[in-house]
Amino acid sequence: MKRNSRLSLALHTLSHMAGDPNRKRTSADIAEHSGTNPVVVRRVLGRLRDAGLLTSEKGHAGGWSLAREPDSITLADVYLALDESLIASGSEDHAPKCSVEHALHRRVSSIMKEIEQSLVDRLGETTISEVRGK
Amino acid sequence: MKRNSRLSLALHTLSHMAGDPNRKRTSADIAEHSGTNPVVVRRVLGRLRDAGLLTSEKGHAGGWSLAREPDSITLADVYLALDESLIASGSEDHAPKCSVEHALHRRVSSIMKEIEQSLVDRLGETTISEVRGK
DNA sequence: ACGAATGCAACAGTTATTGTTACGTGTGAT
DNA sequence: ATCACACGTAACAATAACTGTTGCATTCGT
Repeated sequence: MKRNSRLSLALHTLSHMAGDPNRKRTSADIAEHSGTNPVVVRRVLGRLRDAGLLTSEKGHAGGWSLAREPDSITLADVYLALDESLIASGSEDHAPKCSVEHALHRRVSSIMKEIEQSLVDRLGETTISEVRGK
Repeated sequence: MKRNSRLSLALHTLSHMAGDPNRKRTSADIAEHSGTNPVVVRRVLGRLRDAGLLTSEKGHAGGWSLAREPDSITLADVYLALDESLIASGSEDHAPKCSVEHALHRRVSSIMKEIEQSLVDRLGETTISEVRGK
Protein backbone atom coordinates (compact mmCIF):
# COMPACT_ATOMS: atom_id res chain seq x y z
CA MET A 1 0.00 0.00 0.00
CA LYS A 2 1.00 3.58 0.03
CA ARG A 3 0.18 6.97 1.47
CA ASN A 4 -2.90 7.49 3.64
CA SER A 5 -3.23 3.74 3.85
CA ARG A 6 -4.24 3.87 7.51
CA LEU A 7 -7.23 6.08 6.85
CA SER A 8 -8.12 4.12 3.77
CA LEU A 9 -7.85 0.79 5.56
CA ALA A 10 -9.88 2.02 8.52
CA LEU A 11 -12.61 3.48 6.33
CA HIS A 12 -12.83 0.42 4.20
CA THR A 13 -13.00 -1.93 7.15
CA LEU A 14 -15.57 0.05 9.10
CA SER A 15 -17.77 0.51 6.05
CA HIS A 16 -17.60 -3.17 5.41
CA MET A 17 -18.54 -3.91 9.00
CA ALA A 18 -21.45 -1.49 8.81
CA GLY A 19 -23.07 -3.78 6.29
CA ASP A 20 -23.36 -6.60 8.84
CA PRO A 21 -22.74 -5.17 12.31
CA ASN A 22 -23.34 -8.38 14.21
CA ARG A 23 -20.72 -10.41 12.46
CA LYS A 24 -17.37 -10.73 14.15
CA ARG A 25 -14.26 -10.56 11.99
CA THR A 26 -10.72 -11.71 12.52
CA SER A 27 -7.72 -9.63 11.57
CA ALA A 28 -6.75 -12.35 9.13
CA ASP A 29 -10.07 -12.02 7.31
CA ILE A 30 -9.83 -8.26 7.20
CA ALA A 31 -6.26 -8.42 5.98
CA GLU A 32 -7.34 -10.76 3.23
CA HIS A 33 -10.05 -8.37 2.08
CA SER A 34 -7.75 -5.37 2.25
CA GLY A 35 -4.72 -6.97 0.69
CA THR A 36 -2.41 -6.45 3.63
CA ASN A 37 -1.08 -8.13 6.75
CA PRO A 38 -3.00 -9.16 9.91
CA VAL A 39 -0.51 -7.35 12.13
CA VAL A 40 -1.01 -4.16 10.17
CA VAL A 41 -4.75 -4.55 10.56
CA ARG A 42 -4.43 -5.01 14.32
CA ARG A 43 -2.19 -1.95 14.53
CA VAL A 44 -4.65 0.31 12.77
CA LEU A 45 -7.80 -1.16 14.29
CA GLY A 46 -6.19 -1.00 17.72
CA ARG A 47 -6.35 2.77 17.54
CA LEU A 48 -10.00 2.65 16.61
CA ARG A 49 -10.61 0.37 19.57
CA ASP A 50 -8.79 2.77 21.90
CA ALA A 51 -11.07 5.50 20.60
CA GLY A 52 -14.14 3.43 21.37
CA LEU A 53 -15.18 2.70 17.81
CA LEU A 54 -14.42 -1.00 17.84
CA THR A 55 -14.20 -3.85 20.29
CA SER A 56 -11.71 -6.66 20.07
CA GLU A 57 -11.89 -10.02 21.81
CA LYS A 58 -9.06 -12.39 22.35
CA GLY A 59 -9.22 -16.14 22.42
CA HIS A 60 -10.71 -18.88 20.36
CA ALA A 61 -13.83 -17.13 19.06
CA GLY A 62 -12.28 -13.67 19.18
CA GLY A 63 -12.26 -10.96 16.59
CA TRP A 64 -13.36 -7.42 15.84
CA SER A 65 -16.76 -5.80 15.74
CA LEU A 66 -18.30 -2.34 15.87
CA ALA A 67 -18.63 -0.84 19.33
CA ARG A 68 -21.31 1.65 18.29
CA GLU A 69 -24.15 1.97 15.85
CA PRO A 70 -22.84 2.50 12.29
CA ASP A 71 -25.02 5.60 11.99
CA SER A 72 -23.23 7.19 14.94
CA ILE A 73 -19.70 6.76 13.62
CA THR A 74 -18.53 9.63 11.43
CA LEU A 75 -15.42 9.98 9.34
CA ALA A 76 -14.27 12.59 11.83
CA ASP A 77 -14.29 9.95 14.56
CA VAL A 78 -12.07 7.77 12.42
CA TYR A 79 -9.76 10.61 11.42
CA LEU A 80 -9.30 11.78 14.99
CA ALA A 81 -8.85 8.24 16.28
CA LEU A 82 -5.96 7.81 13.88
CA ASP A 83 -4.41 11.10 15.00
CA GLU A 84 -3.66 12.10 11.44
CA SER A 85 -3.26 15.90 11.50
CA LEU A 86 -2.83 16.22 7.75
CA ILE A 87 -2.78 19.99 7.65
CA ALA A 88 -1.43 21.39 10.87
CA SER A 89 2.23 20.71 11.44
CA GLY A 90 3.14 19.13 14.72
CA SER A 91 5.61 21.66 16.08
CA GLU A 92 7.46 24.73 14.99
CA ASP A 93 11.08 24.34 15.98
CA HIS A 94 12.41 27.29 14.06
CA ALA A 95 11.77 30.14 16.51
CA PRO A 96 12.62 33.21 14.40
CA LYS A 97 14.48 36.10 15.94
CA CYS A 98 12.54 38.97 14.43
CA SER A 99 9.26 39.60 16.20
CA VAL A 100 7.47 40.29 12.93
CA GLU A 101 8.60 36.91 11.69
CA HIS A 102 7.43 35.34 14.89
CA ALA A 103 3.99 36.88 14.56
CA LEU A 104 3.71 35.67 10.98
CA HIS A 105 4.68 32.17 12.03
CA ARG A 106 1.91 32.15 14.57
CA ARG A 107 -0.59 33.38 12.01
CA VAL A 108 0.33 30.67 9.56
CA SER A 109 -0.01 28.08 12.30
CA SER A 110 -3.33 29.54 13.30
CA ILE A 111 -4.64 29.45 9.76
CA MET A 112 -3.56 25.85 9.32
CA LYS A 113 -5.34 24.86 12.48
CA GLU A 114 -8.50 26.55 11.23
CA ILE A 115 -8.25 24.63 7.98
CA GLU A 116 -7.72 21.42 9.91
CA GLN A 117 -10.84 22.13 11.93
CA SER A 118 -12.81 22.79 8.74
CA LEU A 119 -11.68 19.42 7.50
CA VAL A 120 -12.81 17.70 10.70
CA ASP A 121 -16.15 19.49 10.48
CA ARG A 122 -16.61 18.26 6.96
CA LEU A 123 -15.65 14.72 7.95
CA GLY A 124 -18.21 14.87 10.73
CA GLU A 125 -20.97 15.23 8.19
CA THR A 126 -20.55 11.74 6.79
CA THR A 127 -21.09 8.45 8.61
CA ILE A 128 -19.63 5.10 7.72
CA SER A 129 -23.13 3.93 6.89
CA GLU A 130 -23.32 6.61 4.25
CA VAL A 131 -20.01 5.49 2.81
CA ARG A 132 -21.43 2.08 2.30
CA GLY A 133 -24.84 3.06 1.07
CA LYS A 134 -24.07 6.06 -1.07
CA MET B 1 11.72 20.80 9.68
CA LYS B 2 9.17 18.08 9.47
CA ARG B 3 5.94 17.05 7.86
CA ASN B 4 3.96 19.42 5.65
CA SER B 5 6.97 21.67 5.46
CA ARG B 6 6.39 22.46 1.81
CA LEU B 7 2.96 23.90 2.38
CA SER B 8 4.14 25.69 5.47
CA LEU B 9 7.16 27.15 3.74
CA ALA B 10 5.12 28.27 0.75
CA LEU B 11 2.43 29.86 2.87
CA HIS B 12 4.93 31.62 5.04
CA THR B 13 6.91 32.98 2.13
CA LEU B 14 3.92 34.16 0.13
CA SER B 15 2.35 35.83 3.13
CA HIS B 16 5.59 37.56 3.82
CA MET B 17 5.81 38.74 0.24
CA ALA B 18 2.23 40.00 0.38
CA GLY B 19 3.33 42.57 2.92
CA ASP B 20 5.65 44.24 0.41
CA PRO B 21 4.80 42.97 -3.08
CA ASN B 22 7.29 45.16 -4.94
CA ARG B 23 10.34 43.95 -3.12
CA LYS B 24 12.36 41.22 -4.78
CA ARG B 25 13.77 38.48 -2.58
CA THR B 26 16.58 36.01 -3.07
CA SER B 27 16.30 32.37 -2.14
CA ALA B 28 19.09 32.94 0.38
CA ASP B 29 17.07 35.63 2.14
CA ILE B 30 13.96 33.50 2.20
CA ALA B 31 15.90 30.50 3.46
CA GLU B 32 17.32 32.63 6.24
CA HIS B 33 13.86 33.75 7.32
CA SER B 34 12.46 30.25 7.13
CA GLY B 35 15.37 28.47 8.75
CA THR B 36 16.13 26.21 5.81
CA ASN B 37 18.33 25.92 2.74
CA PRO B 38 18.29 28.08 -0.42
CA VAL B 39 18.04 25.01 -2.64
CA VAL B 40 15.01 23.82 -0.73
CA VAL B 41 13.45 27.23 -1.17
CA ARG B 42 14.07 27.16 -4.91
CA ARG B 43 12.59 23.67 -5.13
CA VAL B 44 9.35 24.65 -3.43
CA LEU B 45 9.03 28.09 -4.96
CA GLY B 46 9.77 26.63 -8.38
CA ARG B 47 6.47 24.81 -8.24
CA LEU B 48 4.69 28.03 -7.37
CA ARG B 49 6.38 29.72 -10.30
CA ASP B 50 5.29 26.92 -12.64
CA ALA B 51 1.75 27.47 -11.39
CA GLY B 52 1.99 31.16 -12.19
CA LEU B 53 2.00 32.44 -8.63
CA LEU B 54 5.57 33.70 -8.58
CA THR B 55 8.18 34.97 -10.99
CA SER B 56 11.86 34.27 -10.68
CA GLU B 57 14.69 36.16 -12.35
CA LYS B 58 18.20 34.98 -12.82
CA GLY B 59 21.29 37.10 -12.79
CA HIS B 60 22.86 39.76 -10.71
CA ALA B 61 19.71 41.54 -9.51
CA GLY B 62 17.57 38.41 -9.68
CA GLY B 63 15.21 36.95 -7.14
CA TRP B 64 11.60 36.08 -6.44
CA SER B 65 8.46 38.17 -6.42
CA LEU B 66 4.69 37.72 -6.65
CA ALA B 67 3.30 37.25 -10.13
CA ARG B 68 -0.22 38.26 -9.15
CA GLU B 69 -2.01 40.54 -6.74
CA PRO B 70 -1.84 39.13 -3.20
CA ASP B 71 -5.62 39.43 -2.96
CA SER B 72 -6.03 37.09 -5.91
CA ILE B 73 -3.88 34.26 -4.54
CA THR B 74 -5.79 31.79 -2.40
CA LEU B 75 -4.54 28.95 -0.27
CA ALA B 76 -6.15 26.62 -2.78
CA ASP B 77 -3.83 27.98 -5.47
CA VAL B 78 -0.87 27.18 -3.27
CA TYR B 79 -2.16 23.77 -2.29
CA LEU B 80 -2.86 22.76 -5.87
CA ALA B 81 0.45 24.16 -7.09
CA LEU B 82 2.26 21.90 -4.66
CA ASP B 83 0.21 18.90 -5.79
CA GLU B 84 -0.30 17.75 -2.23
CA SER B 85 -3.38 15.48 -2.34
CA LEU B 86 -3.48 14.96 1.40
CA ILE B 87 -6.70 13.00 1.47
CA ALA B 88 -7.17 11.10 -1.73
CA SER B 89 -4.73 8.29 -2.29
CA GLY B 90 -2.93 8.22 -5.60
CA SER B 91 -3.83 4.79 -6.90
CA GLU B 92 -5.51 1.64 -5.72
CA ASP B 93 -3.25 -1.26 -6.57
CA HIS B 94 -5.15 -3.88 -4.61
CA ALA B 95 -7.89 -4.83 -7.08
CA PRO B 96 -10.11 -7.10 -4.98
CA LYS B 97 -11.64 -10.19 -6.51
CA CYS B 98 -15.12 -9.95 -5.02
CA SER B 99 -17.31 -7.51 -6.90
CA VAL B 100 -18.86 -6.27 -3.67
CA GLU B 101 -15.39 -5.49 -2.37
CA HIS B 102 -14.59 -3.73 -5.59
CA ALA B 103 -17.69 -1.54 -5.35
CA LEU B 104 -16.84 -0.66 -1.76
CA HIS B 105 -13.32 0.28 -2.78
CA ARG B 106 -14.66 2.65 -5.37
CA ARG B 107 -17.04 4.20 -2.87
CA VAL B 108 -14.27 4.84 -0.39
CA SER B 109 -12.18 6.42 -3.13
CA SER B 110 -15.12 8.50 -4.21
CA ILE B 111 -15.76 9.73 -0.69
CA MET B 112 -12.12 10.64 -0.20
CA LYS B 113 -12.14 12.65 -3.40
CA GLU B 114 -15.22 14.50 -2.21
CA ILE B 115 -13.49 15.32 1.06
CA GLU B 116 -10.44 16.48 -0.85
CA GLN B 117 -12.61 18.77 -2.93
CA SER B 118 -14.23 20.17 0.21
CA LEU B 119 -10.76 20.93 1.52
CA VAL B 120 -9.81 22.74 -1.67
CA ASP B 121 -13.05 24.71 -1.56
CA ARG B 122 -12.30 25.76 1.99
CA LEU B 123 -8.75 26.73 1.05
CA GLY B 124 -10.12 28.84 -1.77
CA GLU B 125 -11.90 31.05 0.73
CA THR B 126 -8.70 32.46 2.18
CA THR B 127 -6.13 34.61 0.41
CA ILE B 128 -2.51 35.07 1.38
CA SER B 129 -3.31 38.69 2.18
CA GLU B 130 -5.75 37.48 4.79
CA VAL B 131 -3.15 35.20 6.27
CA ARG B 132 -0.93 38.17 6.84
CA GLY B 133 -3.54 40.61 8.00
CA LYS B 134 -5.78 38.47 10.12
C1' DA C 1 -4.66 -29.47 27.16
C1' DC C 2 -5.09 -27.61 22.70
C1' DG C 3 -6.15 -24.41 19.05
C1' DA C 4 -7.25 -19.87 17.70
C1' DA C 5 -7.18 -15.26 18.19
C1' DT C 6 -5.33 -10.68 19.84
C1' DG C 7 -1.23 -7.75 21.88
C1' DC C 8 3.12 -6.36 21.33
C1' DA C 9 8.02 -5.96 20.44
C1' DA C 10 11.68 -6.02 17.13
C1' DC C 11 13.53 -5.76 12.70
C1' DA C 12 14.25 -5.14 7.60
C1' DG C 13 12.71 -2.85 3.43
C1' DT C 14 10.62 0.89 1.11
C1' DT C 15 9.43 5.53 0.22
C1' DA C 16 9.25 10.49 0.85
C1' DT C 17 11.45 14.38 2.26
C1' DT C 18 15.06 17.32 3.61
C1' DG C 19 19.64 19.11 3.69
C1' DT C 20 23.83 19.66 1.22
C1' DT C 21 27.35 20.12 -2.37
C1' DA C 22 28.49 20.99 -6.87
C1' DC C 23 28.13 22.81 -11.29
C1' DG C 24 25.85 24.97 -15.29
C1' DT C 25 23.36 29.08 -16.99
C1' DG C 26 21.84 33.62 -17.36
C1' DT C 27 22.12 38.66 -16.14
C1' DG C 28 23.57 43.05 -14.67
C1' DA C 29 27.54 45.87 -12.97
C1' DT C 30 32.21 47.34 -13.72
C1' DA D 1 35.02 41.32 -21.71
C1' DT D 2 35.02 40.06 -17.06
C1' DC D 3 33.20 39.36 -12.80
C1' DA D 4 29.91 38.69 -9.17
C1' DC D 5 25.50 37.17 -8.20
C1' DA D 6 21.39 34.44 -8.40
C1' DC D 7 18.60 30.85 -10.25
C1' DG D 8 18.17 25.68 -12.22
C1' DT D 9 19.22 21.22 -11.62
C1' DA D 10 21.42 16.95 -10.70
C1' DA D 11 23.37 13.88 -7.36
C1' DC D 12 23.95 12.18 -2.92
C1' DA D 13 23.58 11.34 2.19
C1' DA D 14 20.70 11.55 6.23
C1' DT D 15 16.48 11.31 8.28
C1' DA D 16 11.74 10.00 9.23
C1' DA D 17 7.58 7.52 8.64
C1' DC D 18 5.33 3.62 7.30
C1' DT D 19 4.64 -1.10 5.89
C1' DG D 20 5.42 -5.82 5.96
C1' DT D 21 7.08 -9.62 8.51
C1' DT D 22 8.45 -12.81 12.20
C1' DG D 23 8.22 -14.28 16.73
C1' DC D 24 6.38 -14.88 21.14
C1' DA D 25 3.31 -14.04 25.13
C1' DT D 26 -1.46 -13.92 26.54
C1' DT D 27 -6.22 -14.94 26.56
C1' DC D 28 -10.31 -17.53 25.75
C1' DG D 29 -13.43 -21.25 24.07
C1' DT D 30 -13.79 -26.14 23.12
